[in-house]
Amino acid sequence: VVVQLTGNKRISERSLERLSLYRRALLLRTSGTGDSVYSHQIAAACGVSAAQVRRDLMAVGYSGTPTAGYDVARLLESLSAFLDTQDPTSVAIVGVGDLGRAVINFLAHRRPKLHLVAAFDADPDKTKRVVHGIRCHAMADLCDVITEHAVQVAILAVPAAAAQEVADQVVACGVKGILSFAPTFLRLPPGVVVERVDMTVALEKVAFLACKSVRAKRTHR
Amino acid sequence: VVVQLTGNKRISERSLERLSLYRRALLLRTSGTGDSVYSHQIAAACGVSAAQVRRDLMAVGYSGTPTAGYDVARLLESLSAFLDTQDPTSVAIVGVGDLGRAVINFLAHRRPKLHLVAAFDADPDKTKRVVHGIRCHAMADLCDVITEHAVQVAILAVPAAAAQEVADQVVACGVKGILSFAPTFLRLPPGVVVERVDMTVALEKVAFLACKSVRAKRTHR
DNA sequence: TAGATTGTTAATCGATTAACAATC
DNA sequence: TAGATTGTTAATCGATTAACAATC
Repeated sequence: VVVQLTGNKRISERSLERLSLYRRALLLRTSGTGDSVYSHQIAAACGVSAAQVRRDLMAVGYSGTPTAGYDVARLLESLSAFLDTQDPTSVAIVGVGDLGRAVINFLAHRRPKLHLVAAFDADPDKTKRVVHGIRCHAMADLCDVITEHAVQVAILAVPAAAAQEVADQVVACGVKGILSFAPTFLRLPPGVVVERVDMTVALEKVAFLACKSVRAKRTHR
Repeated sequence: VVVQLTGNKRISERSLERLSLYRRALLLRTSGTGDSVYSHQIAAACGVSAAQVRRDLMAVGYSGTPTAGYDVARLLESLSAFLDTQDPTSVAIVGVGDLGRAVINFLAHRRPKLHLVAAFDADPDKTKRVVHGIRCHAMADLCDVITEHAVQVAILAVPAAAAQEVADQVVACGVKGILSFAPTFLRLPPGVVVERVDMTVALEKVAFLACKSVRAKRTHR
């Protein structure tokens, strides 16, 4: 749950996600030059407490000033310096079905340091085509393309039945991180980071909270 | 972070998500009759500790037996009795783009107590059509259809720019829970449960952990 | 100066882990 | 019985909150 960084610094995975959220919220702001923002403004936008925002922001190394708050532009710089890797990270996606296309549309040409460089699909009809500017390759070319572009992170948008096999393949090609949308549990060697996005779990959670909310209350917030 | 249930019982949102995961893992098992499972088996599948599985399962009210472990069938029953609502919950989805179709395909005819009953889209070309067995309606019919089917949970698969407006609409029609894929922050009245699925944040997290893993280590697990 | 926000510390709170007696 | 797993309690640990001095 806790990630150890260099220099004996630590950060929780939760804080990490919140920092991404803060950046997203700041980017959504239509800010002019010299614009500044207060912790409670970020807090309101992201649904957390102001104290937590301040505490999280302390980790990134940019200090605000009392009364004036945080300079938006400089805070964004610091957030990016913290969150982004030094060199651009290459990302590939496997599976160009409905979900795959949605993800490609979502990510194509988005973050400067996160490059979606290639897509793969087993269906011959989909290969050799370009989806939202991303070229779709055949599975046979997986390792070549991944190696060529030095892909470090792979997104799995394949059926559950194929997920484990694809995961094994991309890891064998040198991928260090996997974002999986497949409703399965992947078994991977240590050192490979796996993050699951499980919409069924998310939906069940909403349904539970919404339907039991008549007799249930959140104690916090 | 903590949900108060009836009878002075409490459960954390984290535990709730894990219970969904456990059920998912059990359903994926190809189990015979009278099959049983140990806490450490569930733990290994879901990537948590065995002690935590036991602690979580205690909340659902079904006890295992030493040596024999948990009876899969009865555990699944208890999990469903806990997680599912008494009456089937009706779910609607707004937005039938790539993402919307992927979600529909994911959820159609899946959980017995979670019924995806309708889809909506602003594009006239998409309305009046049937996607994976789900009828797509025009936005003008939103309230009528939601009221007719007593929809309690809405899934938002619309562009960020439209998310807030759509959210306001479905809430006005009586929806109590929202699962949003839109990269925006929704402002909704208290009492409405909102869950965001943010693939950008998830991807940034994976990229961060994967790329810094050379000099970073997770302290737990 | 007064007011508001900041970084920081102390206090609280909850969640996870570890240990263990009970049970099949 | 011996072995293994269970439910439960105690101990640890981390995260969140509350409070406050410092600062513009």
